[in-house]
Amino acid sequence: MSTMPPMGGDLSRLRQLNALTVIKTLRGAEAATLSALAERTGLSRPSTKEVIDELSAMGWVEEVPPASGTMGRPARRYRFRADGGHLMGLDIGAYHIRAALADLDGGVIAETRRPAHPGAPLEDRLAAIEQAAATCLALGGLTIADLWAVAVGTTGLVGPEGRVIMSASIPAWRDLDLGGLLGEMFPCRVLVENDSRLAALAETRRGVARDARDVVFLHIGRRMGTGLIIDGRLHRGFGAAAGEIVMLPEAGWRDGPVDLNDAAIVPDGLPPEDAAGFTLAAARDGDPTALDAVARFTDKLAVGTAAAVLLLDPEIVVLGGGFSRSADVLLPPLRSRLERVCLRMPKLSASTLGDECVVLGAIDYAIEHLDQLFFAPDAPALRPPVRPATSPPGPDPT
Amino acid sequence: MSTMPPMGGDLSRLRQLNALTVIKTLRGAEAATLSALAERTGLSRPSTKEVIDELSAMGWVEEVPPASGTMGRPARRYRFRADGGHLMGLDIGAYHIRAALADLDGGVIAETRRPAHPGAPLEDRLAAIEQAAATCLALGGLTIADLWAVAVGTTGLVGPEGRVIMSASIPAWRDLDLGGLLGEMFPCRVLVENDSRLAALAETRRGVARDARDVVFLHIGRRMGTGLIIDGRLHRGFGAAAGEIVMLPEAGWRDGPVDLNDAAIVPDGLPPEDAAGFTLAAARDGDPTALDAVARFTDKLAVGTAAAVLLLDPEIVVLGGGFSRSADVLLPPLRSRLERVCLRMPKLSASTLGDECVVLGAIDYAIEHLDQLFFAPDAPALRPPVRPATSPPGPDPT
DNA sequence: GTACTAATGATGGTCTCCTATATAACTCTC
DNA sequence: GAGAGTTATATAGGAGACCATCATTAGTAC
Repeated sequence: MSTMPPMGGDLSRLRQLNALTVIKTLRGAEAATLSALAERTGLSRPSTKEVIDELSAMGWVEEVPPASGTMGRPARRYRFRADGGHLMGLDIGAYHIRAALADLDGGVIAETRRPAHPGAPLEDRLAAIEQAAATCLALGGLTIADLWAVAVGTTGLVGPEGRVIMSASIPAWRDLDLGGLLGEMFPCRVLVENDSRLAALAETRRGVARDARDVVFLHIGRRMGTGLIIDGRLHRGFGAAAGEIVMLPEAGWRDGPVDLNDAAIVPDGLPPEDAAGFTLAAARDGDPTALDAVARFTDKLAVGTAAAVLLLDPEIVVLGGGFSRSADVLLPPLRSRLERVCLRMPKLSASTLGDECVVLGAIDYAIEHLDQLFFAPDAPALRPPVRPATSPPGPDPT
Repeated sequence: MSTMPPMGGDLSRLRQLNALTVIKTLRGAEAATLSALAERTGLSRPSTKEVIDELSAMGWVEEVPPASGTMGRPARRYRFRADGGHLMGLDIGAYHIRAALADLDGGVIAETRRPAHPGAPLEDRLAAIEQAAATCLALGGLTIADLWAVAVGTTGLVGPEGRVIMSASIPAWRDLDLGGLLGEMFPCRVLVENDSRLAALAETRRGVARDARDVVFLHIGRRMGTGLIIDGRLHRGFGAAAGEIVMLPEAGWRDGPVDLNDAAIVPDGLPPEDAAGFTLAAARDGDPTALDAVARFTDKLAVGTAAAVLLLDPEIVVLGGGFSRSADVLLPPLRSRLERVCLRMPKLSASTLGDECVVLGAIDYAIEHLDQLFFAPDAPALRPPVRPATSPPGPDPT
């Protein structure tokens, strides 16, 4: 038998577990009293207190002024110090680079975007990434040393080690050790992942698929892709190649939205990247040619989606990516086709996060990574680069 | 936020966790000394001893004679008492009913099978199940009261509550509360699951896919189905309808192996259930008509399989079910078609468990269920219907 | 029969959690 | 504005579970 995860252990391990439970409980809640924490964690009051004191000393938790106007003695309230550390999410697409700076709760502090060109040489793209990150940090009043982790979402097939195997839309992205390159740029952990997968994660953590355990995310735009959340976790597959239903010939996703791009209604002079949008807009206005093109497109879309739904039986299918702006045009025909085939029809919704979904997903991914670090039995128990609280939360002697 | 699983807790919880670690370590190993256990679990010797004493008193562990011929004082050796409890696995197919009795390690003690008829009325089928179970128990020298759990695999769509929604091959299986009916038959926990899924589980626990975390199992025979193991766990989906790629029109699995059944080479008088086998045998002998039929069949098989592989990127695809006997004929064409489409080609192997895979999977499923019970934080901590060891393993005062 | 080896068994100490009780702070009512 | 009522805090005592250490024991090797 292979080595198993020793889940029990020392007394200190028990304390670590309880501390993590407290942190998890505190997170998301705005602020909580000791009694509330004790009840929600199942610990006794004195124990909760001790844990909180320890966490305060380490800078993970801080006290906030008690709520006034309540009966009885006012309860001390504690809050997770989301500003104890910072994360950066990056979205590196063919035509754009986005950066977002966030706290440990995933709250966005600053955001930047700058255009990019698919064919630009590698150095230019890397320089643009560095600039976007620098701008974002400056906006947030932080330096690169404040970052605990950076997560990157990019188009293409990303290997297990942060290596970009290939990307259809960025020629320079071919057998490239992107993780390594960015690792030289940032003095912290760098995670690289496929953009569709990260978008799926964002949608499950804070979008329409919140709290769903099984989600199929359709990343539909100039490029097509999918991201799968299975049992609440991002599914990567054995070789990190999961979600590539694009390659199934029978689904006909491979050439992207050709039906929309090549519709007869598209004017000759229009730049190719705007063609699909034009067709979708015309379909919304009821143009029959455009509607026909949309029907052909959704037919193909439905084949791959049906395969995913039949295999995984997700709770919800989310339509995201650039075309999700046209969800009103795409969803009805997609729904009717799926209903014809699916054994159990899942919910079907458009993304609510829009263009930001990949950066947000990157941030959520980074948070997940940090969480996992803390939970490791042999972890340096809650002691990442955390500096003591700026204002010591101990009893103020005034 | 919904209620989260409190992972820490009491001191007793820590003990529970450590006891479970010890049990997990002990399981699978033939017998282990205290020192070995202490090292493998990470606990200290005295603690390990205390845990072992507790487990012995509860009947989970027993002492075996020390190994002779070693240096130093002989170490006491302990063993997981697999015979402390018993499980039953059932495989209810259209044409057969199988029952297997197993110990807590999943080792099969006795096995029965009896024929069935697809169109038989419900009562007959239930009576046959009861008889199969009784025979099996008698063979093992046990009574129905010795069973801790019964797991059932059957064809058709099985709902989350053990309800059979419908089954294409057993007419009586329609909107039937099978879990409830069998719950009256057996005085213990009864689990109902789709047979393909259980076969997939068996294959990952003890078959060719042992230790793989992501597995696609193809259940190929008179009926077609799939079972998915994702991240080491059986994937059921939100509505327990996962794996039903059969329904995808583009894959053409819906009508089963029509290409093999209707091949021109099949003699007229042959009973329909033997037709496919005849074609496969002819193909093995090189008959061109049969080979052509096999090619058409594997073409279809490859479409659905490719969809699953592209979406999930499994480590291995296992070909199981009745036709896995003809894997030598089916695998080569299937492999070549998959290689053409898949981004990363998974391993592709035939099942090694044969006809027993569903009962074995049912047993493994029952074991998994029991394990899960023990791990629950609020569990009655390791106290299922376990009777004290027949021979008290304490120090014998002679 | 003596030396060596490796496991056993017992003792004391530390850590973490729990229950219970006394104390403190604030609101509401008269 | 004083007392009653309410809710939290703080502290003390006790039990459970783990660990390190050391003397003891039961074998093998020479």
